[in-house]
Amino acid sequence: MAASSFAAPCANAAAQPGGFLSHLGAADLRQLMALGERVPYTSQDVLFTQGAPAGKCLSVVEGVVGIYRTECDNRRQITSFALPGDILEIATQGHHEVSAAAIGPAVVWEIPREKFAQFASHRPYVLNEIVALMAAEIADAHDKMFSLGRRVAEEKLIVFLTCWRDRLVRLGRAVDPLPVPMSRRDIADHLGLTVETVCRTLAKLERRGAIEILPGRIRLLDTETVAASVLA
Amino acid sequence: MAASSFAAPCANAAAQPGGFLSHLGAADLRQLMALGERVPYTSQDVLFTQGAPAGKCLSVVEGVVGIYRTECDNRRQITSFALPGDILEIATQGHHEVSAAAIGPAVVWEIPREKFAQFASHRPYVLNEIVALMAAEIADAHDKMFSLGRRVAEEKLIVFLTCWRDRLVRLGRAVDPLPVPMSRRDIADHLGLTVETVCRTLAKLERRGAIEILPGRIRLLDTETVAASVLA
DNA sequence: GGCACACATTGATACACATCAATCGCCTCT
DNA sequence: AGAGGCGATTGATGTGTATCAATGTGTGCC
Repeated sequence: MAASSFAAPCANAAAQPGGFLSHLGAADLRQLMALGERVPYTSQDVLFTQGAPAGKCLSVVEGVVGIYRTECDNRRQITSFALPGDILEIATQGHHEVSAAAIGPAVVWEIPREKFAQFASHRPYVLNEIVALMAAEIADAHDKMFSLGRRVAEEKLIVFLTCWRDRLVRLGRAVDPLPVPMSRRDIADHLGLTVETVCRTLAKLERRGAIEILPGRIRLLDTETVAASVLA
Repeated sequence: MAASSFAAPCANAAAQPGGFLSHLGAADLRQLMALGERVPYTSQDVLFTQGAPAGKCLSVVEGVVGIYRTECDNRRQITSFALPGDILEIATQGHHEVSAAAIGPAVVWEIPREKFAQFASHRPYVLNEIVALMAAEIADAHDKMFSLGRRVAEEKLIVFLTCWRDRLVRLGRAVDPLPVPMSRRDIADHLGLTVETVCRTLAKLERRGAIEILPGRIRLLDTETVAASVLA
C-alpha cells in the first residue's frame, strides 16, 4: 500500500550522518576531542553497565560496540550496534539505562560529562545537534520495536542485514562480502531470537540463493527483491 | 540477581514528570500555549500519519493517544500510549516517522512547528528540557525493546499493566480498578501479540487470582508479587 | 601437529503463540 | 423489542520458534 511503503526499514541510518556531531566546525571538534581521551578496548570488554553512574559520554572511533539491556543475567536485548561516529549516552543524566560492550577490538573516545556540558553550554548549536541525534535514535528505536514485535525471523534477519550494510556503506566501508563481526548470539539477542533460529534462518536464506555465508562475512545476493517483498 | 534488579520495568514513567515542559515558568507556559490551539478528537481519529510532513508538535491534554507504526496496512506496532502531559513529535524534522490516533475521545494542544522553534530559540533552557524529555523517551524505548524481544506473553502483560498503573498514579488518577481504555487489539499491537493471546493470557491471570477483569477496567490484585518474580 | 575451547550448525522434539472459527456480550439504531 | 455490528472471549488446530542434544568447524595455544 502506498501510504506505508515509504517506511524506511532502517531509520538508524539517519543517526550516522557521517561523524561525531558532524555539523560542528573543525576547530570545535578539536577542542571537544581534547576534553576527552582515547580508550582502547578488547573484544567483550564492558564499557559501562546499566545502573552505574553515568560519568562520561563516549564516541566510537573504531570497531563495534553493542548496547544492551539485561535482566536475570540470562536474558539480553541488544538494542543497537554502535559504529564509528556514533555517540553513546550523550544525554544520560544520573545512571546508565543500558550496558555497552565491545563486539570486537574497539577504540572509544571518552569525554567526562561535566566537561562536555561545559563545552556545550558555550555553544548553543551543539544542543541542536544533540536533539537531532536523539530524534534519529528515537526513530530508529521505533523501527526496531516494529521489527521485534511484528516481523518473523526471516524478515528480521533480512532487514537487519540490509540495514547493517547500508550503515557500513555510509561509512565508506567495503560491503560486497558484508562484514558481520558480531556473533550469532549477538544477532539473536538483537532480533529477539535464539542462536539456533538465526543459524537455521540464515541457512534457509542461503539455500534459497538470497545470501552466501562466509566466515565472519555474509554476501548479500538477492536480499533486495526479498526485502522489497517483505517491506512492501 | 542484584546487578540487574535495579531495572525499572517502565522508565516511561520518567518521561512524564508532571506536565508539558514542566520546568518552564508559568508565564512561559502561557505564551507557549497561546502559540497553538486546542483541538478535540473523537475515538479512532488520526492526528497525523507516518510519512506526512511534520508541521506541528502536539501535547496531549485529555485522553489517550496511540503512537504507532504500520506496514502493509495489516501489521501495526503501537510504540507508546501518550497521556496528558506527553508531547508528540517535539523534535521531528521533515516527515513524521510514526502515526498517531486517539484511543478514545481526546483533546490535544497543537503548536505549529515554526512558532515553537521561534519560542525555543529565545529560551535556551527549553532545549535542555527537550533533551531530557527525549532521553526519557529513549530509555523507555529500550525497556519496550526488551519486553518485545525477551519476554513471554504473560510477562509482557504484567509489565504493561503495572507500568500503565504507575503512569496513571503519577497523573493522580484513581487506579484501584485500573482504567484500561485501549482495546484488546491495541494492547496486542503494543506488546507484539494477537488479540486472542491477550484475552487468553488475561483470563489465565484472572483464574490465578492475579487480576480481576471488569468492563473497561482491570483490578490488579497480586501483580506485585508476580511482577517481582518476573523482574527479579 | 594436536589438543582445547568457543562458536556455528544441524537434528529431534516441545511448546508458546498464531490462526481459523464460533459464540457471547454489549451497545446502537430503527 | 429486535436486528445489526463490533469487540471480547473461548475452542480447535497449525506452525514458528524455543529447547535440548549432538556434531561440525574453526582458532588459538602448548
